[in-house]
Amino acid sequence: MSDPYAIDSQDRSASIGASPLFLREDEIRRGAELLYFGYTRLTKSIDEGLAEQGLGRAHHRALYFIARKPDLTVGELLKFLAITKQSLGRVLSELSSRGLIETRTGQVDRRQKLLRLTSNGAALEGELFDALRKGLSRAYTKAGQDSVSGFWRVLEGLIPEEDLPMIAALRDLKG
Amino acid sequence: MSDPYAIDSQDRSASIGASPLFLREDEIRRGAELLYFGYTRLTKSIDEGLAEQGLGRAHHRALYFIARKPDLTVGELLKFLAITKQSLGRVLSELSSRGLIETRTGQVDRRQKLLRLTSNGAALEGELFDALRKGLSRAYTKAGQDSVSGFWRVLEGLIPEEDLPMIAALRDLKG
DNA sequence: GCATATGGGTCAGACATGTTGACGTATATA
DNA sequence: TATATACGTCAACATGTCTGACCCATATGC
Repeated sequence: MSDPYAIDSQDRSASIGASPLFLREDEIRRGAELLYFGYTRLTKSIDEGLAEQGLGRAHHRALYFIARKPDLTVGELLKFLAITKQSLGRVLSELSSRGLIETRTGQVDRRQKLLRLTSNGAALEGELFDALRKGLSRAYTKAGQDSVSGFWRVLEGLIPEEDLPMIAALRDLKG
Repeated sequence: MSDPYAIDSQDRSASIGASPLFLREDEIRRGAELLYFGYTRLTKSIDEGLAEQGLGRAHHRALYFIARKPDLTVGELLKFLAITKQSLGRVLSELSSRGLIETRTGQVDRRQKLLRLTSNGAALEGELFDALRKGLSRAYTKAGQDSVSGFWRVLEGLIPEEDLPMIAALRDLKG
């Protein structure tokens, strides 16, 4: 019934024809707020699963990308996370000492370290991924496939052009 | 040209008919990644503006909601931010000592403190808001109005039902 | 009017995550 | 051989969050 966020097409049309680079403040604030609340609510369930293990969000991000792209190098992971290697170092050594990840020396470039999840690491990542699946599946299902496409398209537009190839690389050679 | 994230309708159709509560892993990971990168990239420009003032993201969130709903009480703000009052207390006292916000005693309930931006505070919030406007306007314009509606709809679905009224309250009585 | 609940503030101590800066070591590459 | 790169590490620090324990002022129910 009265969905507080139902899209009011009359409202929308007010901005059509206006300068597309200076949209109505309401549309901007609505997007900013939904993004903030949507993101925080989605990560909340993951945080709870992590807290059980005494791990934090930083650990999850590392686990996620290593799961996503096995044999990722430390340098590649640094680009995804956009943090300093000192920060990442702490996270990786914690994950390693807990037996969640393992490293091998690169074949082509022996300076590189290739990161992989252990079976325990994969199990934990899988559990945490279930929280993402639950949240996003619910949202996708409620919104419908057309909305999902729009969701992706807008989010892509938020990412600077120069970063898109990096993200696209996650989808190629996937394991 | 070859947009790495172009929506492949063939790919999409693969999930139609499958259990909607157990969507293909790829769709979930794509959403999670775009949400992560989109959110971090959007906030990056704001963080830079804040760093110039020696403020952090926590300060911006407070400024944002006070701008959005003048005469917000401390308790309401706590609900939006979902942090402890000790954490919020530090943020608010910093903003207050810099002359960015001011408080008044509630009329109906004298225990409450009503929060407002000063003119300096409003100026700063406006500057920071410009970064949001730039990022979101660009994304909205590139994606088109239909995509924006889908973007909103999916994000709404990520938010638990019980939190939606709180968010809707931001849009009523706005100022 | 009194007991209790609520809105708000505060002190102390802790933890997670990030930062800069400076080095060190092993391996690639021109 | 000289230089650049990939990775690691020590130290010091900033920020934002938390828990726990209190306190005061004001509303509210009986």
